[in-house]
Amino acid sequence: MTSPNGQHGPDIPRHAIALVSRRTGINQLLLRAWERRYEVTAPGRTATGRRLYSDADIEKLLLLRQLTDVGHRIGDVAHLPVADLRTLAAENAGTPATAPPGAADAVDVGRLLDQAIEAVRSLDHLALEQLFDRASVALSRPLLRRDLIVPLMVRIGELWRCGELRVAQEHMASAIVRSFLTTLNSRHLIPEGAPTLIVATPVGQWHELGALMAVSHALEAGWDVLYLGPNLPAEEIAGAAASRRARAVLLNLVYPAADPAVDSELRQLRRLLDPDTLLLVSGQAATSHGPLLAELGARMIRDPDSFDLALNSIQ
Amino acid sequence: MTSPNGQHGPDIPRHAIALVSRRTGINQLLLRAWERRYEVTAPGRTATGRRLYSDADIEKLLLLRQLTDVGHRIGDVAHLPVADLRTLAAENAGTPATAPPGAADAVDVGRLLDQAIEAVRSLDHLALEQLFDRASVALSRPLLRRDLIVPLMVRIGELWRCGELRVAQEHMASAIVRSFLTTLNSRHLIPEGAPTLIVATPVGQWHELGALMAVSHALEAGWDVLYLGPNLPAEEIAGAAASRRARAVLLNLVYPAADPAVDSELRQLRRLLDPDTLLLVSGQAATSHGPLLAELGARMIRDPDSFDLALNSIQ
DNA sequence: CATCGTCTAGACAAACTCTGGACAAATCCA
DNA sequence: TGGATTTGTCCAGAGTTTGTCTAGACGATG
Repeated sequence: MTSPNGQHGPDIPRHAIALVSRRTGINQLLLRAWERRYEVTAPGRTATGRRLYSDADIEKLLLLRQLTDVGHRIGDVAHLPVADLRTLAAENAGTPATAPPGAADAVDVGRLLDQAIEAVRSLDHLALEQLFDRASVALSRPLLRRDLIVPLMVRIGELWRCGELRVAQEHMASAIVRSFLTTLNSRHLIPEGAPTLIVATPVGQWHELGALMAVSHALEAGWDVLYLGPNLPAEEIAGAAASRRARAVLLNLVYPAADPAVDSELRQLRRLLDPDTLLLVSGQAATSHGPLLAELGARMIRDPDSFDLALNSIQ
Repeated sequence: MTSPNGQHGPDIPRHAIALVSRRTGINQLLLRAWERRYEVTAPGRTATGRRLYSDADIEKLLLLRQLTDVGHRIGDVAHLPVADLRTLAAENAGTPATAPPGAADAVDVGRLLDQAIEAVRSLDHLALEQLFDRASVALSRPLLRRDLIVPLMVRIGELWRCGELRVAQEHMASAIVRSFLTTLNSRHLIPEGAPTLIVATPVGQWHELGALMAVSHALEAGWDVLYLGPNLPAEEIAGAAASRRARAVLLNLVYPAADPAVDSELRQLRRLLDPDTLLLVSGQAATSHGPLLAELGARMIRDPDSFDLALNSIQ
């Protein structure tokens, strides 16, 4: 894959700062600040002085971001060699540190996706797990969800519907994705005094991947998230919200249902919740309840951005 | 893994106090107080005087926390060398099986359990997570399951039945236990050429904690485990077993059901499976299917030991 | 040409951490 | 029971760290 003359290799400076910022989730200002203060990167420059980052730079930045997310201070880890960053990050993730596969290859998300599908097809759970491990060092958390996990599950759903995948394969993929998300979520530093969000899935809805991704997102946004799992009656959710004085409740709806039961659960939930507690509804099926949500004053979450917006509006 | 120049290794001071506090569940104030009063740690310092703890420090603190949780007074154990702390913690862990040697020790794990119940009661997910983190330092994996997780879930079940706990609390506990087990399972290295075990739960059975504990156990016994999650039809399980050439299939049954559907699923599974593939059935409800299991030549798994026996018999 | 993205250097405020003393509840001991 | 001890928590004031912001300039883009 990598040509011998070094046309692509991980050390060739070629990425503009905007791209690096997007991919790592690190503010441009902060990228420059880290460079100025700790010399975490030494990007090349264009003839006119603009930064050009290499793939290796991106990997290092992602590692640093992961480490600061779990509580390491940037000043403590900034000067460590990349190998140390990897082991440190691996300790946290709980996965044994794997040999770096070369960031250059991992960046091709489309190809990752194909490989993932292939692993699912052959029920190769090890391959799928390793693939996620690799991806998590090449993509920021939000991108991991948006560009790998969501498309993967959508694709698996399609293949299943057209008979190309069996239920067992879909189940395996779900189990592994769930495990991966859970592991990512498990070591999150929750800031003092963070507001509480409750996440659940209503009665009859068992799919929890969407809810788990919402948990990730909210954790990254600095919330204290109480995850109650799938299939929970409205009164239980409301009770938990009251007891924990939650600022918001997020309900993830998966099934394309115009299931009337969901309507009544939503109504009941809104009625039982403290009026000051915001009700958020996400998931593929959220749109089909649009009018009801408007009536109840519940907020529909269509995508990560609208989620951020909603979270910020009450924080 | 560890470079000879000591770039990592357990004694390098590198963790900030916030991180240590979070990992050990010990308040920052208390960390400093213990250091001041008993010199339990002697963290390195940054150039500006901030504490930097080593991995060894963290382990010691976790042990101390574990011991104080169980009733030891900090002043009594603070000055002990780490080796002694370890044996002390291990003693505590082992006692419930054997006759209580001293009345003092009889409390131990029971007290952890009480704290866990309390955390569940108040929907305090952070406390519960930290409790598991701490427990996992002092207890071996098998003991963790036998003495903490299983009793905890049993107890929660009882409290729920008699109306002292709500569904939301049970859900939270399940979610956290699941997350914890998942994280433990993800750190496993699978030996070359390990035989494959498939673990699942039959149609209609959604509880997966038992299955996940079986996964842990089998991983520790050196198996390559393909976990398919809950609620899977017999033909799917059989298909997966064939495609992966599994040596054995484990089905976990939770519901006390004399559900006839389970019987037929079991029959069908046995019929579809390769005759050389061993069928194992575990879970509380396994016993109620005793005769059928005998008829099918399926092996009933009542406890960890019989599981080991079964695994060894085919490995 | 206007707009946008990026550059440098300095400035700030919020959050974090430090020390050392103090306090109240729980526990122990006579 | 009452006093002493232990132990977790708290405070105030000072210094540090870190993410964000500003201002003015220049190149890229259409």
